[in-house]
Amino acid sequence: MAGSRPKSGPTMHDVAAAAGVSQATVSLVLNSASGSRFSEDTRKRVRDAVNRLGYRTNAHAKVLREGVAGMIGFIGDSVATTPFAGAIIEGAQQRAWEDGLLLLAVNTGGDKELEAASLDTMLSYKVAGVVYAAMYHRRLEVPEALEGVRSVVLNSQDREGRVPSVAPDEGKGGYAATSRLLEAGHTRVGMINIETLESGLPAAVGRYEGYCTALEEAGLDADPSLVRFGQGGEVHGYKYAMELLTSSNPPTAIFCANDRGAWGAYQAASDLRLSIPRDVSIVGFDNQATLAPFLRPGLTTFELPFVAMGRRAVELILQDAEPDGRVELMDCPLIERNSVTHPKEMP
Amino acid sequence: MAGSRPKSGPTMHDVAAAAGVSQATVSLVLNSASGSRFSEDTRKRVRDAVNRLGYRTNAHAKVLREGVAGMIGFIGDSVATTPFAGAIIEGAQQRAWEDGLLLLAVNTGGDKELEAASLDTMLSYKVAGVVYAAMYHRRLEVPEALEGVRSVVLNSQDREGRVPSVAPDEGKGGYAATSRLLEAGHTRVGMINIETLESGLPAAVGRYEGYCTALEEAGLDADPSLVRFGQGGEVHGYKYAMELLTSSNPPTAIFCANDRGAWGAYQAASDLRLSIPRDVSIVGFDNQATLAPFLRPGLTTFELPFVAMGRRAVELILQDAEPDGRVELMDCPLIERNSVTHPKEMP
DNA sequence: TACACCAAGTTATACGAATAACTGATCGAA
DNA sequence: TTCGATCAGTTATTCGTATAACTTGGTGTA
Repeated sequence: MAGSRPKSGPTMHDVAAAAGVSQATVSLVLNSASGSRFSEDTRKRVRDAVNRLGYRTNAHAKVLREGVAGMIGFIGDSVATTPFAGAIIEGAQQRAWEDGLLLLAVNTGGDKELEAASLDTMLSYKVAGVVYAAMYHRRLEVPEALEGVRSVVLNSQDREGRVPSVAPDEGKGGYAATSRLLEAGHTRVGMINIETLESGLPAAVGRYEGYCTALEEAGLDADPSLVRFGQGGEVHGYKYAMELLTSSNPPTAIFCANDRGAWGAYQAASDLRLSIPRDVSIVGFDNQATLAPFLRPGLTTFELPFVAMGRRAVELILQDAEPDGRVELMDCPLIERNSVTHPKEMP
Repeated sequence: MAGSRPKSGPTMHDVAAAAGVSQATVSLVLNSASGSRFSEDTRKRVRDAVNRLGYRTNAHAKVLREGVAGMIGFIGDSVATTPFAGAIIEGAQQRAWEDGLLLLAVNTGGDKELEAASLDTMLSYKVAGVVYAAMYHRRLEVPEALEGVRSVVLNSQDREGRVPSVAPDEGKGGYAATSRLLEAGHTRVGMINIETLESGLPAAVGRYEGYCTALEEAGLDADPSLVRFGQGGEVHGYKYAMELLTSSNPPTAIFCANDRGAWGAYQAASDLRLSIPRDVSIVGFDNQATLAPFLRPGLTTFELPFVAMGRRAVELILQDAEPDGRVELMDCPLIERNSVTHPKEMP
């Protein structure tokens, strides 16, 4: 149902009149900080009137007096659309609501003009801060208008290092993924990456570095013939896995830097009549909700901590301390399923 | 970077002082409706001062005077989280922004208390209306506070029929899906549904009714042995497809009421060494972004019009006419891929 | 008896922008 | 010359809330 257009509801003055007191009394009673100095009788009359009239405070009047609104701006390039990262907005909203704040959300789809315009509107609403979220982990330039506003870059890093950022710890993730395979007893561990190192993509670079570090710590030489760089997606995952598994000295385990690549590897293994994990162990990355749990066998992978990152970003906005422009990296937890076991030669 | 806390920026008075005019002049020049009556010189001085000071209008003051805010409330049970329907929020936001409005968004996760509280906060911000979105198509009860507010139920229907609703046209979708198979020449068309009819789930009931209507119009008797009701998901899809395809008189085509069920059917076909679409044609429903395009062969399916529905819901809120409590059903477009062809016996 | 002090309120004002109503000055026409 | 119209602005008020500062009547106490 819809009400007639500008029926803006009862105000404090209406409540005051109904309760037979002044508007100030109503205000003081409701924001009961110092409301205790009124008689029980008066307080009751005020509260009754509030209920009877269905009074609801006008947030705009309040903000006008107090300067800051109970809202946080959320700008995402595509974050609500990608199946992937809807969780990021969920985490942000959860945390915001714990402090009674709402999210003023916009998806720009990468449109810089829309971005600037909506940021402008947000600022004119005096948001308490702005979360600037990216669909995937990269280094980006923040809009100029963010300077001088409390803001946090989410799932990416400010190229200039001026705005604090929250992002997944790709290095640690790659390290943990590789370690999981090494601990299972594998010594020939391949990697299928999602991008070249030249791309500078933190996800690709970080996960690869973690892979190398883990091998190194285990006293193994990184064998370049076991590593493939290219594009994400199951088509390339298939192609690279085929190459690796049909080589003269194939790996017994593969770390795929994303789940879709892992899916391609599953198809390759299937075509080669190799069983996962008996013949090849696979570890993925991303824990893609619509994919990883449904593969047979379930894919052991690492989760991008979207909810936690969303929460943390809002937390940085809410905290009193002046933030520095540091990047905060968050752990990617292991999601254990059934795609990893010992190599065949092992007991 | 973050500014010191309550630095609320320059006001119109500051601009007026800087330009050597009165506050009213600034207001009139900026909202240039009747601003033309000022001299070019004055207008230039005002605009220069605005730029120099970085003035941005205070939206709250504006709303306070004008009564309605440039925001639309968006309440979803899980809509931003489900990979499925993030598009719904995208469509709503797109349409809202075309009128310069922002979305005040909350995901309740089904928590009625959070729902009530956030709705309350939204109303205190004088939103122009509220979109109440559900994760899946069902009949639901809207919160009481929505009465007397301009509101629309999205991707579901108000059980009481008082709030206007926007939902996918399941019946038409089921009809079109079945027709697609009939037109290809199939006469034994099976269906794997996502729920029992007793569930009353509009998606299950509607798609089944569409299936029946299409058969009827084609002069075919609905053969109950070709239909399975149960739960969605690939596990049940697999099981039911197995049953259908190994029966004495198997269907040559199956309409799976969702894509995950279709995935299960793919696996069953694969296990039975049946080729899709040569041996069995499959039509899905939902066009699940992370699944349908990646199946081999690509799954021919129907798209839930999330973006269009989101847009339409906001449009209903923005329109001047008093809305009736009608349900508006929107078409599910066919997404043609490669899982349908003629039955074997045909030329 | 005079004074301080408290309880239980009220009055007045500010927040920032929009706008109706007003003021002076200038110009044209009767 | 005088009235009217037009131009180029200004003044004053309003929206709804929060709060500092004030009022008023009653108590306690020295």
